[in-house]
Amino acid sequence: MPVLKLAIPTPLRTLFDYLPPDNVEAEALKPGVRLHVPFGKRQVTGYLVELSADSKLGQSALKQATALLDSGPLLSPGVLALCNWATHYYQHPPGEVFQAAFPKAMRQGRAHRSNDEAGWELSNRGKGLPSGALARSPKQALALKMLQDSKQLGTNSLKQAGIQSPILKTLQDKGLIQRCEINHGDSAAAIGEALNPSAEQAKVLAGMRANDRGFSCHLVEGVTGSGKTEIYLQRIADCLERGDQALVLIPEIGLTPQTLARFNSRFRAEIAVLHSGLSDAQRYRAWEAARSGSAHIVIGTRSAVFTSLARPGLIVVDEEHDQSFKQQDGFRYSARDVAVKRAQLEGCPIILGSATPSLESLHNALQGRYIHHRLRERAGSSQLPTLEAVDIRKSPLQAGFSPALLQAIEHSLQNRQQVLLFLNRRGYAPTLQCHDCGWVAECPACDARLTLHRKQRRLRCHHCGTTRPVLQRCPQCRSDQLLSLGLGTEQAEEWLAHHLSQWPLYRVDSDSMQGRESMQTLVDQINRGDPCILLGTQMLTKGHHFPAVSLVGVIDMDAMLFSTDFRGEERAAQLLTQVAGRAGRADTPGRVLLQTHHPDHPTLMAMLTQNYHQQALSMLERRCQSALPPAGQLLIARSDCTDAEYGEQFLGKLRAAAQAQLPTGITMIGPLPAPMQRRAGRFRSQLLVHTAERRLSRLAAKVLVELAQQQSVSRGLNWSLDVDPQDMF
DNA sequence: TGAGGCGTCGAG
DNA sequence: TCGACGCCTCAG
Repeated sequence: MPVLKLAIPTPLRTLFDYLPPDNVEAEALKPGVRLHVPFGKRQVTGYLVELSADSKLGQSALKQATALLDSGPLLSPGVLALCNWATHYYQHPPGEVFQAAFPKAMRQGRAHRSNDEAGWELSNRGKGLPSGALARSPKQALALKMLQDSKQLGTNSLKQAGIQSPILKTLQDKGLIQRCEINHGDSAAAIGEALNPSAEQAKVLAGMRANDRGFSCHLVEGVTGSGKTEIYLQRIADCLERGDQALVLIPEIGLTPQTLARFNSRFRAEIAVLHSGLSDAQRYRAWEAARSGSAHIVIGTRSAVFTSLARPGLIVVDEEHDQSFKQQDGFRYSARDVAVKRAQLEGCPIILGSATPSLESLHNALQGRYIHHRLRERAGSSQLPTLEAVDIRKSPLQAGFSPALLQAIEHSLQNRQQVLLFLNRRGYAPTLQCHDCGWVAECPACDARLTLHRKQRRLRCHHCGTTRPVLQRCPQCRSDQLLSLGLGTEQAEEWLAHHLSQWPLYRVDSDSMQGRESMQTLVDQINRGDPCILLGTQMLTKGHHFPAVSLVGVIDMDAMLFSTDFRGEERAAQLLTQVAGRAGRADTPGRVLLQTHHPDHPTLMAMLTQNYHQQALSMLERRCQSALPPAGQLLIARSDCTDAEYGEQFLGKLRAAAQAQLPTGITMIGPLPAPMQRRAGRFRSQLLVHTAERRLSRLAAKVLVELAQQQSVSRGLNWSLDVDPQDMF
């Protein structure tokens, strides 16, 4: 009897062996099917990963699976291979990796249903009926008319027209209509007219089409407004013409409506959307549409990279530099990297697109692993904006605004142009301090200050979510002289609303954009082009087009210049280029003003004098000199514990054990407290592992996980391994 | 991770 | 003596 090796939803890093259930044919047991199995005292859903002739436990020690849930694999071969790869690459428990490939209903072991809808069509007798028949039964006549017009109709669409099931039953009894299954899937996608590509775009497209067979990875580095999307659209059209499906990954939910709108205006095709804002039922339908092949295009955020496709033909990762593609907890995968691996496994092309590519992707392109395409010019007549530093030393500031910036703002508004102001700090003020004794409002659970939110009359921790009412008096000295220090979007908004009250003002941050649709409504309103002020956090910088913006003000450039992370400079350059890219997209040339106390800062100088590509090359050179990613590899073993010392001890022992076992060429640093050591009441430490080669990094990951598992650990401690970490915190 | 077993402790 | 609670172990 074959042994089934299953991934079981548990944090254990192993597959579990089971005997097949009774009365199941051997051919039905294919990798990718789900089974119900007893696990401890529970019944759980397991995923068949592989079959084996025997088990090292011996068959007598194995339990028998209770039931086979699916008649065929629900995972495509590509996704099955991808999950296996990710399990090893990220050293993550297979059960949790495989869960990422299924929607909730499937994880819960519910029966698999196709999206085919129950519906009705005319019977032969019904087809022969003369028009105008059944005049005395208007509802029945309407139903017949509708079915004559569209051949097949779902129960739902009939219901929407006011036709309830008794009417259909009557028609069925008369032998005029019959039940049928509506299959949405087999229709081919219709492709609309492509825009006339620019010379640059045409060259890129030709380069891609020359590599059309099998896997190839294309990095499209195109300045903002250069028409990367048109490249995606034309490549997707090529893919749909072959009858294949395209998977498009975007960094965040907020970009779905605009992406969907552009795709819908180009293609008459079924587009499945997958992101965390959907209900479980909506997600299931989208997943099933992708899996069954009925969806031609699948658009989704990070997690969509694990969606099975019946006919994968192209993967697109838009804004590939965006940090949101890296999952920051649990299964810490990078959807961009997983997507590249997936394309390789599926044997299809992948396009990574960005105006500000990550140094990782740029490095791969320069090394010849990716095909590098560049778009240096903006489509149409629009020009890239000019950048200027505004030295605010000794300059009188009003709510953070210098006279120079204010003057520029008013000038733009008076010329009926829009202004975008960037301030990457939510709330009213980041600090509340007592003027008399110096006391500062701190989060009780984190090493962080509480941010004052004045409208909500609360102090909030942006790291753990703790909130408390605003104090009237200092808890230490009872003084009522409490000062709010520093500047957040709420305060800037208040000041602008008061001093530039004649112009509409929109604040865009996660506090003001609570509803799902509010962002899209706002974007539509802004794109009518009337003069207004847009004030917001980085939410404002992600992918949105604001053609009428001619002035961008970065209120606190210094916050971007000083960062502890080695990627700080890269992030700053990306963010600034993206913010600047919002300006001057149409016929008005853009201007970007950067307020700073450090006009001579080398990073700032580089930003003023070089474009992103030049900056990226010199940053890359420095990374190579210090063997930091992408030139070297990083791993972080993290501990998170109620007891700071216990956590560090754990990592210390892990380090000692690993050092004894690992070859040379692997450097370990730490254990050290994480940059914000205490967060949500838990103390975090980390052990940094640096290697020069991929091979060594994978070996180190494997050894560290094995050793960590061997250590006996008390319940209060959680540990995790972060492969290719994005952040040090 | 979730469930069960076991030891300890306080209340009655 | 019972139940609550914390800690440890195990899962195929």
